[in-house]
Amino acid sequence: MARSDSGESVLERAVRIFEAFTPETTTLAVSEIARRAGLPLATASRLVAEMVRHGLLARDDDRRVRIGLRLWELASRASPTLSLRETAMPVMEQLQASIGHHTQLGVLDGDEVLFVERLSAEHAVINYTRIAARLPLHASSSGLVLLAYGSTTLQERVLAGPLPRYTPATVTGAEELRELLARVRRQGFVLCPGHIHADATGIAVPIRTADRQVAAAVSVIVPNDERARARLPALTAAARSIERRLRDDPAAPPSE
Amino acid sequence: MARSDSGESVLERAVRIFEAFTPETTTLAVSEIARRAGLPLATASRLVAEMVRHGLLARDDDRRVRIGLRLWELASRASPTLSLRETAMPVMEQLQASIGHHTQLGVLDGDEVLFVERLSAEHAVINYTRIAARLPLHASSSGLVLLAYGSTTLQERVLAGPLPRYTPATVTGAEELRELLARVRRQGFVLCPGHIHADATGIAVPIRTADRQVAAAVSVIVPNDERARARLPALTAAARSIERRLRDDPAAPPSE
DNA sequence: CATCGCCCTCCCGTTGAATGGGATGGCGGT
DNA sequence: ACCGCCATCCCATTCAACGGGAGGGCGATG
Repeated sequence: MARSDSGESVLERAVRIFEAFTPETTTLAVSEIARRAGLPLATASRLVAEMVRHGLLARDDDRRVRIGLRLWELASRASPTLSLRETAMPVMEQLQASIGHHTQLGVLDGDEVLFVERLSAEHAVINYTRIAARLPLHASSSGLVLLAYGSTTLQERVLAGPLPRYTPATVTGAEELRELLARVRRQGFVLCPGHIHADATGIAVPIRTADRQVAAAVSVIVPNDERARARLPALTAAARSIERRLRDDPAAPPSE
Repeated sequence: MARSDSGESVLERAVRIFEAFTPETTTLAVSEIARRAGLPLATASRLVAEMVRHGLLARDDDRRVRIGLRLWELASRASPTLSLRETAMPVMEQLQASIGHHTQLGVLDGDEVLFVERLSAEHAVINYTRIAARLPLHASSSGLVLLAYGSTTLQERVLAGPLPRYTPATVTGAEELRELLARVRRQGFVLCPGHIHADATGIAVPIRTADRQVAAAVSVIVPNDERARARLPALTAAARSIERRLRDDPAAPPSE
């Protein structure tokens, strides 16, 4: 009567349980969790109980389950990337206020950009979700910056892999992408007119740590018709300002 | 040759691995992790490898390990408390700017206050760490507010348990605490002169969701000599402003 | 007030995923 | 070439985890 299907670690299942939660459904019943994570009810119940014991999940007054703050606490306390986020925040807000469009702070995670901060304009071209969104490296301005300054193994992996098309303007050719990356390194910034959303242009610049490693990218999204390049000085100034704060702060230097 | 000491789930060990990381040591070698988490090297190595596969940990170019952004992503994407944090942030910053002292946003987690936002004054009475710090409920202003409006089972648990003393002013008597909580409910705020740091006074007010549940507490820390009560109007105004934003936002209503 | 439907937890015999001591293979310093 | 340290791999052993089903609670419906 034991494990019928095999090869599933507790950890794997725990992660699947976390993934069952979404911004729309922040609390779930155990049976819901079991359904979404594809687990037998008994297993889900036991695993949830244990996760609650460790603070990874929390229970409501009724028996519904939500994600525990412990998870966030563990992540925030000890991630250099997130202390970078804290350091950059005030500058990001200033930038957003002066530019009046979507302003984002993206870092490399896996083979994608993860946006750790995302300030939205009230009436903007595109409606973005708040934070913790991901985009592919080859089709977003931040992604291209992070890729251009990333390790060669990363570049080769991305160039070799499939390069999905989102709009007619998306760069999907390996050779074309290679040249674009070279240009990014030469210029120190990137302009992406309509690469991922047909009617929006992304502009991104790198943020470097004291040892010249690129740790993150700042980007803004403007409508295609605006003179995108005119935004560049403000963007570069913001990047410099964040870099200055990074050097002053006793924050660790994150590379990846 | 198997399990010599028993009764340790993978989850438990995974959490201990996370806890091995601190703000000071954001990256660790596997052997370090093994030492800190009290695990055999082989076990640590295998577990770390699996956690990396799931994005819970990340590896540097050298082989050192850091906490994966996936953890933060999972937590941020689906926690109502953290979207409350996002909503409250601008107001918190305004409050900090106008008051010029430590300004904090605390929520109930377990039987403690967890500060999800903490804006520090440059030259302040006490030097706080950035975020994700915890304080006991009975000895902090935010804690007292959260406790006063918390469930009776929570209150009984805290009143029954030990009430550690931090300063001569700390409330350590169960009866005394019970009366203080009643006063907090009557007044709608709390003043804590020197309860946890001898030379600082905390002031806290509750933040309520649309259904009148207390979801969080806003607090400021001022030196004892200042007229602490004079800060109250600004604090209340900030709380009201956050409540207004909560009602407007399509954010879930967190209670615990 | 029974009955039904749904949800959750506990029970318990079974078993394979996890374990950990030690061998193996790197890497850097001397 | 040798040593010290680190990390991964190997593999026989075994206990933590498994999951079907029983049992109990809760609310809605007839």
